Amino acid sequence: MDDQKIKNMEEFAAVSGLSRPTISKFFNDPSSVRKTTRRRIEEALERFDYRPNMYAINQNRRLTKNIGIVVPYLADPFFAEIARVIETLVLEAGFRPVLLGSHGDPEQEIDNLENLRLIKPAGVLLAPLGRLSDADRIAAFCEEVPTVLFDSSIDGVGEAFVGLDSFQGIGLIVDYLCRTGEPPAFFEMEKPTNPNAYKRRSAYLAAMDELGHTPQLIQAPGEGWEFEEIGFREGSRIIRDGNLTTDTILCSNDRLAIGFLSAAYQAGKKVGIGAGCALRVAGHDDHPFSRYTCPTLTTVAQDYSAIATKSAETLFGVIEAGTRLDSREVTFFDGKLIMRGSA
Amino acid sequence: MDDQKIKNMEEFAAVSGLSRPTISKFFNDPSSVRKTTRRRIEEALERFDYRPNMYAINQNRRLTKNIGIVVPYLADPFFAEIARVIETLVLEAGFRPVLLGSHGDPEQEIDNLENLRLIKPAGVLLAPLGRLSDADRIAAFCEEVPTVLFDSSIDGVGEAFVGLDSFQGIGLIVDYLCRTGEPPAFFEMEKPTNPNAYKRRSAYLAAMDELGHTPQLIQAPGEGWEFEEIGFREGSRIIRDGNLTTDTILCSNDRLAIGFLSAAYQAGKKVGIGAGCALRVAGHDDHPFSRYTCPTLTTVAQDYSAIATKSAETLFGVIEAGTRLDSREVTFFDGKLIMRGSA
DNA sequence: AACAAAACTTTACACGCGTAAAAGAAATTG
DNA sequence: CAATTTCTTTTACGCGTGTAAAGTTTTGTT
Repeated sequence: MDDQKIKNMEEFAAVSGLSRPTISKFFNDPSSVRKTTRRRIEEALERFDYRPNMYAINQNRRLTKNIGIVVPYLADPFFAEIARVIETLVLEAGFRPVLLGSHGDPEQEIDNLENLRLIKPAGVLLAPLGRLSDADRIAAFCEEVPTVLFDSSIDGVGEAFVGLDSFQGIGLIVDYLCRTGEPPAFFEMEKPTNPNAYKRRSAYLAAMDELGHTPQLIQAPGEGWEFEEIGFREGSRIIRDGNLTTDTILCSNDRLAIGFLSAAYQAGKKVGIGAGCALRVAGHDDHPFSRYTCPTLTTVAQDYSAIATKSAETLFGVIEAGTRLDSREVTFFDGKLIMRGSA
Repeated sequence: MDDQKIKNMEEFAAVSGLSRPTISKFFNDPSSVRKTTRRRIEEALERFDYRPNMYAINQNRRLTKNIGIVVPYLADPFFAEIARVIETLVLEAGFRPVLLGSHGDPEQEIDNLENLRLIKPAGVLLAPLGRLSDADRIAAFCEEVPTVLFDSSIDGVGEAFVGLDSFQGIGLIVDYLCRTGEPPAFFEMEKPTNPNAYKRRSAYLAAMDELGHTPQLIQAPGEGWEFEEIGFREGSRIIRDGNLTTDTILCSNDRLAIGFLSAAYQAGKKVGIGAGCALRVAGHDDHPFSRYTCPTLTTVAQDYSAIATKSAETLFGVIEAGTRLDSREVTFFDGKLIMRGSA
């Protein structure tokens, strides 16, 4: 590697013995130049350390190769994991992923979108905060930038939505719990941030109804994203008060369940299916940690990879077509029952 | 808000009745224009939706207002959390945070730095992968871009390093464990990815030596970032084989401990300090989940906020000074003993 | 009111690359 | 080998902003 510093494409064209427009063509699509030319450029690239100035490139393009990925909360391993998978797919497709977390804050979510607008992304993959989201402004953003929503939907917003079929997933686990023991009560947040939570509640009610059982809702007060804390606090209270009519708790998501399990443990209530167990607890999502809880958590698995792949490919399709979709495309994936120790 | 689309600064200057250079000055520093002028611009900003083109802005600047934040693994809540804190600080200081995770992959880490170089960041906050990192290339990057390392150090690389004092922290917990029960064995990975792990091992050996106890190392085979899995697998093996000479296990980090706790639970060994407990387990880091494990995990807390603040402010200092530090600045923070149920 | 200082306007050039048009060179074809 | 096609070069302009220099207006001070 020569030490000579290459300042710009002009200089790089000079040292590789070609003209600047040819170099430009090469960087936009290496296969668009003659094979021999391509080799000459690649050889020069090995000798000299040059990469086109990203700002100059994108100044002229109407849109860039950037793809925004926005999730509600990066410190939640569930979103961190799905973001990781999406990021990989975006890279493989030759785009530049730009990952942003909203920290559970609707203003931050809008800021993220505003900041994305500044870098003129080719498209955006957005998991909205949910109930708290500023739906109008998100909708306005989606008018400007092709956007695919995932995990949590906003009616009519975005080119497409990819998520989980709550009715199927909750149905599955309610059915399982009823077959193997007492019908479950449903443990959730009083004011869930996530619209999926509402769907899950409805799904629970419907499933119980269908099986001829009386539903029981346990609604924990509390705001924010400290789900484990809320699950723990309310779980402790429930166990202490002891006015449950069932020994089986289905939690709206795994993080609540993790908090609940902790509460049960501290209260000395054994959770599980064997003899001597006082409670059964199940969750929903197959959170990365749910296989290490005590006991391990029975839950409904979201297929991270399927959701990520479908979202990303839908977006790539829209970007390549260069036109918006005729109608909003909605995809629901089935959840999978993961039987572990807790129920 | 008028609907008229503002294309560029020229047009915005026109509608606000000022010249373009004045507008440019305003966007670079609102306080650099007369108060009345500033108000005029701000009023215009409320009427028209204009924001300068980021690519055009940065094309001329030798460096931008971007600050890169690179962590080894975003799906690890520990790093997600510290990244979140740093991100907030960077924003408050008027910079644009660019968050990148290396997915535990040294190539990805280098890619991240390469990509950062393209956006000419004012500085970078980097938590290296550790043992696997391509130290030479990271060093080369740090020559070009002011970089502050945190969490895990690379000798002589970067303007500064901010981390935890392993000897103090491990000393603290070893001391506590020895005072309150049997001296601990040290549970770690055979080939840790993180150099902190080596320091922690040395610190353990030193602390045990000082207290006149015989150290015992338990080294789990396994690679990668699935620490819980490794902790679980090796923990199960240890418990099954039963050739421990102590009932107390100090884990090199909380994630290993989480796996170990799960193994103990499944083996029917009660962990804790009370009567009827077969094992004591302690960790290190105060991982966000360690307060919800069963039992809750006794550990050494890293002061996330202190590490984040010190790293960020050191970097801001270097950026503002415009010159590199005379000598590499190294800061270690003390860990804090967090006594919970497990030991 | 006079004056200096501060702020603004005008003008002009720079940044690094995309891209179009026309002309020239090289590769491919029959 | 000539004709044709494909690729490359030359030339030139545009993108939206930073920024410097020189001239003009406004502001604040005495």
